[in-house]
Amino acid sequence: MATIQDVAALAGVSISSVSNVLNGRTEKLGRETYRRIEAAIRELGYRPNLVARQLKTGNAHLLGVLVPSTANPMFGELAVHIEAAAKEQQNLRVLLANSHRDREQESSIFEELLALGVHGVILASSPTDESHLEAAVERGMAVVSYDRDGDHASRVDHVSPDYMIATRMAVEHLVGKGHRRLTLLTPDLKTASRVRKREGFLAAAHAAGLGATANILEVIAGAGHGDSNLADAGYASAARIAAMPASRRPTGIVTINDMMALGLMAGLHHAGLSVPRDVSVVGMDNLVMTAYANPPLTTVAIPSREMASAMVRMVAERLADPTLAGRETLFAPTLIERGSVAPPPARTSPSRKGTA
Amino acid sequence: MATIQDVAALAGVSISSVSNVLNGRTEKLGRETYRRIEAAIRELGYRPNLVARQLKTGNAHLLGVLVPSTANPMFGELAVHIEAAAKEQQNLRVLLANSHRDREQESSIFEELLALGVHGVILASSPTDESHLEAAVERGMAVVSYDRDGDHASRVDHVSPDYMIATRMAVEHLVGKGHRRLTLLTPDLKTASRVRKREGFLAAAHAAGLGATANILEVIAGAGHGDSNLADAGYASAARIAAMPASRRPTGIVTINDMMALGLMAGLHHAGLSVPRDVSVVGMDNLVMTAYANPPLTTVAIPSREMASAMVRMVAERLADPTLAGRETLFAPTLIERGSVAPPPARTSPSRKGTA
DNA sequence: TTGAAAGCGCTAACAT
DNA sequence: ATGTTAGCGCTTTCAA
Repeated sequence: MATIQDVAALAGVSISSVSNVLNGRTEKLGRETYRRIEAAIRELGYRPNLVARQLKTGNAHLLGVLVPSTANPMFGELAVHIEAAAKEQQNLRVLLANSHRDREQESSIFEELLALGVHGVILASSPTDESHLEAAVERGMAVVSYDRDGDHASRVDHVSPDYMIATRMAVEHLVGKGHRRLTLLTPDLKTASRVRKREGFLAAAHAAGLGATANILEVIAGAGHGDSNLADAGYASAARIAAMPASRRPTGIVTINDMMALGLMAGLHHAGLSVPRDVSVVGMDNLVMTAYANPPLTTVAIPSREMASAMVRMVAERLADPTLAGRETLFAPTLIERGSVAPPPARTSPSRKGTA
Repeated sequence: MATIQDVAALAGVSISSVSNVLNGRTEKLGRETYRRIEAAIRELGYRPNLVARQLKTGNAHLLGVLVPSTANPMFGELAVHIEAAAKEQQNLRVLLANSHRDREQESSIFEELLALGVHGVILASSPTDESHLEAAVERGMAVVSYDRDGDHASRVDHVSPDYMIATRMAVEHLVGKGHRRLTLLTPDLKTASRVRKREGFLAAAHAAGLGATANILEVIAGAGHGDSNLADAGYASAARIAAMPASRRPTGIVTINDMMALGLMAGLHHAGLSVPRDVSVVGMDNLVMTAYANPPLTTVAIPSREMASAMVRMVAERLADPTLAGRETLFAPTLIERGSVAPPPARTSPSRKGTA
């Protein structure tokens, strides 16, 4: 690889003149000098060594991106959007790491990013506790956190879909179709976003006048590979639901995300229950393949491209001014009506038999 | 951030002694000196600046990973496995870029990796032509290419599922169930892997004595965002298939990947055709969610974890010895039988009506 | 308008 | 066993 020295030698000038053209300080250069340097650069196919530049200036050319796992298509998509925004807005490349929702790993990745001089990071959903972030911020990191809200007054920005609204939309949609017995299906492992989804679900159910007929079904899932366990967990929970007496079984189920909804639908089908005839299902995330599920999944879409773009911008702003107070930005979700929701089955319980 | 100087000062030694402990040259150190340095490092929370180290040694701490798009869960999963292997085997982090199957982008990413001093790259499926790789190799990159085979004698390694076998497995499975009219559904945009899948399909069909009853249906798809267009293309192709007279319609369809299969199944369903009663479908990749499709998709699984591990190892080997000749490694796929394949429908065409 | 030189944090050859 | 020093490729201040 050619160095700035080689260019200077070939052009017959000093390296500082070359540096000047590299950094666009053209006003300080003679026309002829400029031309010669340009020519030399082209001839050698020279590209400045970004590592040397970073050592000197302290500015990394990388944006750190931490997601639970790109094997979860939701984060795979988010990663694509972040990469595009980072490139377009800041000409930054992405250093991607999968945390598998593990605090230890998260912390050690932060350490490493610091050692690499990467100061800007987008962090998607770690467990609820955020204290390890504070430490990173203290050490100079600009972090914006996805999928959580900042209860603590901190110097990290929070960007998230408005999950209170998201679950409310799901509940209202179901209630609008006539459902009264609702449940929210969620993994046992709590994350900030899942907590918010619970709150939204409960609040909306309450507002709709549903009390004991709206509940939460927590299913063990742990933090497995790429959240694929979430589909498993959804599938497994179907047996429990099918085992309930029909008169007490929920007729409408909201899941915390599409992977779970897909698993749930398969499990329900396996258990002999039809979606949406016997049970209606609403997912969340609007994964590409949910449009092709059978039945097509009604779900709540998240504006992930817009959020990615906003997060990249916020990282840049915070990098420019680390004293910025933590900001909170919620993005509005959208209900996507497809085929997994129908009115609840007509009551055919024995108690009503004679009244007809 | 503390520097090696700070550590040396605090420990009251020279920086080279500190450097020696950092690099494990403990034999050159006095016990007491070593202890003091260790203590200083801990006290300061010192971590060596990897950028400075790289500038000095030339060894990057990053592995470049280029995929079409992590929005395609296949590559999202592959990326996870690569990251894990890179960390475990070489203690390398991953610089991830999405090429969107665009040569221009691929080339410019290579340029940038070079400028960042990243010499090891895993490249997943670019278009068939590979000439831009040669240029990168010439400039010192160690690249291993996924999903293609190296027709050219080059200095890049090739790792791929054996697609000839993969499509053959699919064909034989279908033939074994009694199918005679088969088609392979593939996008118009050709990639090395898709070419291989065609060959395998055709060869297996021929070997099974199928001639004109096995054909290839090419559907326009382009190179859209995250291959989500592949599901669309699969969906769209269903209409064409449904429009065929039943006596000429394929009873068994192999798709080049699961996204297409999922789209196809949805489209078939929409067109009033049942899978697997009217049409059987075999996908490829074994995406997590295919197990939860309705019906569950029979597909050909690819050992992506093993391949990821092999690729990381090969990059390291090639980095160590750039003169290595290009190697070719094919991995055996596995057929996963699920619910999307059944015997073909019994013939009920008018011509046979009277023969019963 | 151009060039010389210091220095970013580290490694390693060399000297002591 | 420990320290001194050159230098990786670049940016930038300062002098000419």
